[in-house]
Amino acid sequence: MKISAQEEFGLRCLLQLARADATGELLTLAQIAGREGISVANAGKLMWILNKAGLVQSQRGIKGGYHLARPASEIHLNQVIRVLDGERVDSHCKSYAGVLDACVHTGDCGIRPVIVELHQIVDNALSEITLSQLLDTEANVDATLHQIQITKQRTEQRA
Amino acid sequence: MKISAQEEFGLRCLLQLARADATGELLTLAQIAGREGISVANAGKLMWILNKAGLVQSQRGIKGGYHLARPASEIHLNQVIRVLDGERVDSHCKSYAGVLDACVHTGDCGIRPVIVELHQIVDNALSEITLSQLLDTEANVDATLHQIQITKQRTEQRA
DNA sequence: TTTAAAGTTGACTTTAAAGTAAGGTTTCGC
DNA sequence: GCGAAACCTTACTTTAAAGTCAACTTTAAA
Repeated sequence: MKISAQEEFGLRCLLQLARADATGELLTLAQIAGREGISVANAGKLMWILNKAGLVQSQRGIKGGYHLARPASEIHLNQVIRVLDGERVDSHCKSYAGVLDACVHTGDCGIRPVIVELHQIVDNALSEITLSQLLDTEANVDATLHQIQITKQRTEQRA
Repeated sequence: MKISAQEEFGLRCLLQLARADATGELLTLAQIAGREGISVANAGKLMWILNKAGLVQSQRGIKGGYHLARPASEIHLNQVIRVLDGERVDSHCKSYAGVLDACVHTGDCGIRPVIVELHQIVDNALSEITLSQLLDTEANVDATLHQIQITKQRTEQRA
């Protein structure tokens, strides 16, 4: 139940675009990849997925790049995660029918609704968060870290 | 952000034990594996993990088997998932320090708190659910499916 | 005390995800 | 138009997780 590498870096790239969105500038693959510490090829793959899903828009040719398809405040995390996850698999249980009487449909079983419910809980939690909210959180964390740095420096000065 | 095979089948095995807990009987690896449609070796691996984590207890020797270490109502899903997940990785971002000024600690970066927050949201949601609650949900689903079967039969009888 | 049932452990094989690479296509500036 | 910049697409390689196998250890009953 942990976040996958594709989900994490895809989300990071979207946050890059969300920051750039304020100034209206486009970001190229090289810029995105460089800032995230991943290869241009990998960034291209992620952006292709996000583009196909309609979360970002691309401008081809020289002076091209990527930008968000919608305002950051209208992009919810459950949409992002669902897109980057590929096809959502509700259960790993295959051909379970017949083992228990509770199984009434081929490839289905009584426990599967439980798994589905878990995914819905996660989905609901993620649907409450937007990209712009993440940017706010990030800003607060940065301020906190900066404060820690200052406190640390003062402590060292006293010593 | 999907459930892994190990998490799903580990949870399934725990539910088996939770059902057996009512009658006080022990379940052998062969029984658990057979009911879940997985190999005995795989079931043994899962139960070893759960045993090491203190969620189940084993009785060795002839007439042996497994049972829950605590009542099903006291086992929360976040504990189960955390155990079956192995070491929780908060972020896939390695050696990110230096790429952005926001990185103040080795191997840490400004976006990581966002990932941590996501995991906490999931963890909180899972901590609200116990094994016994899942059994209740399952019973309701079974009843619903049974009702559908009856309705279907009546419809067929009319035709 | 012997024996068989049952759990334990580590090595091996398989499989799916992640990342990489290369060529193709589109667009803008000159 | 011509070329360079930038995105698009498919195929390949690498790597980590999952599952399997086989030998070992422990336990309890006869």
